[in-house]
Amino acid sequence: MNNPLILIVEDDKPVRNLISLTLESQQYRQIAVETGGAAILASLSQKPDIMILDLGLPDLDGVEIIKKTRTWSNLPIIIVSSRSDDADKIEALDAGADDYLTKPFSVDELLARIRVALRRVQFMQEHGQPGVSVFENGPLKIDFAAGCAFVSNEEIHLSPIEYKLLCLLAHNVGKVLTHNLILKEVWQNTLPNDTPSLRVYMATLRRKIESPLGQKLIQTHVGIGYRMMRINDEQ
Amino acid sequence: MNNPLILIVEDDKPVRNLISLTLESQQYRQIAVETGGAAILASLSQKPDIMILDLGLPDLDGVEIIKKTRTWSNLPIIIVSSRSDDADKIEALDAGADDYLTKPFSVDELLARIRVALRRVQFMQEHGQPGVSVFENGPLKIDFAAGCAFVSNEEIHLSPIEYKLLCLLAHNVGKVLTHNLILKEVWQNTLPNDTPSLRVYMATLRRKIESPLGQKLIQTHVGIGYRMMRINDEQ
DNA sequence: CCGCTTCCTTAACACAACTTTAACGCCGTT
DNA sequence: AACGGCGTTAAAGTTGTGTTAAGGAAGCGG
Repeated sequence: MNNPLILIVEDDKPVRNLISLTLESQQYRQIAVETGGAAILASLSQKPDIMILDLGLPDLDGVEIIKKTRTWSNLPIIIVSSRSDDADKIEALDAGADDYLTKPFSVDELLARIRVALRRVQFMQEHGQPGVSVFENGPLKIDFAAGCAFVSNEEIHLSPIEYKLLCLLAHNVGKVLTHNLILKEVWQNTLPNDTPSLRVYMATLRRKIESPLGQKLIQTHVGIGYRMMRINDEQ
Repeated sequence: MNNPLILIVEDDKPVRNLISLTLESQQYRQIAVETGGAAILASLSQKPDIMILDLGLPDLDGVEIIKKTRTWSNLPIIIVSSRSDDADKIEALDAGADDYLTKPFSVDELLARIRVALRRVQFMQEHGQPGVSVFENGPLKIDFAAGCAFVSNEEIHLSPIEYKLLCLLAHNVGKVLTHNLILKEVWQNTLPNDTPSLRVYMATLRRKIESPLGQKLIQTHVGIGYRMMRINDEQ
């Protein structure tokens, strides 16, 4: 999971800023809202990985937000509240919250508890539904997570550059990519006009992914660049 | 899940009794042990649903128990400790604990947090993903709980680093792991670009787990990293 | 306290893989 | 017919990897 997205629900500005800055220091992406209504909207539309929720909001009761959210998702919810009564904690936790911190809290502890929640999210993602990040186009298959490619379910061996090139084409199926764009993306350096290399890599790539079939996958646009065509394999 | 089993690890008798009575009142089944060693044994043999762990044990450091347990299972661990320092909390949570309560704690809060953990266990059980503690891939077998590995049912001796490396690869069968990732996971330290060591370990690992067979298990991706391939041994 | 073993690191070197460069034939266009 | 862009092949050059062996650190038992 790259750069988790965290939803902060807190109406008290100083606290919100504190949390916000804390998250920022860890490079987490974030959304901050002040009301329960906005929290529900944001959690629906932005699909955050974690919600940090203050119980004392102006419009909605915090526990209601938890319950409502739980009707459609298992989004980890960390409560941050000024109420330290057992009864409040228990109510929130039983409503579906995952953790409960009492103000004033240590930002380092908050971060640690966020990491606990993230660990769980990540575990679920990895072991939940496998293969979200696979690309398929006709007989070609790329498993980005695993970092390898298949043709007709046979694994094919690709060098680093070949693999990067293939990924770039796959990520832009149907689009023509100019020579310059490809060179910039695959060979990080921008300066040397290394078109010759590109040509030989195209040749080897084509040999590896097209030869087992008669089918042509990569189209060349003279003077412009290349393009991977989308193949509809039903029928 | 009927009647969850909870493992209590606590050497202070009054506290242990308090927890024990609390759990009893909820009809939870329980095991109580006083030492870290006993905790590990019990968690292996009895397969509890939750562990409640005191950090200040006589024989083993609590954090070590967490780390050890985490090498083979995702058993929810709730820490109960008299230490209230941020540093202690963070260390335990980052080591793999799921929650942290500071003594003196409210029994009602403990129960609520147990319910949170149980909710998660139940969810996991319902949605597949059992916490398997033995890995098999072709002729290779790893018993994470016992901490040893077998090839064709012959036990093989591995050094600590070799074992960690093997586990890391096994936990990500089919995926390419970059050099950096491996170095970060196996050699905790991040700084020295210790690729040479990694190479010699790969060599010895391969010699130990591949040589008894003609089969190649670990694939190298030049410039990227390594990958353990899944072997389908039916047929 | 010493010697042993085991483990980890480092260095060296041969070898394999990867990348680039060069050369040449093909095809379309002018 | 000549030119330029492209595909293809082969070879040279560069980088990364496998492997071995030696040196040093840490743990163990006597």
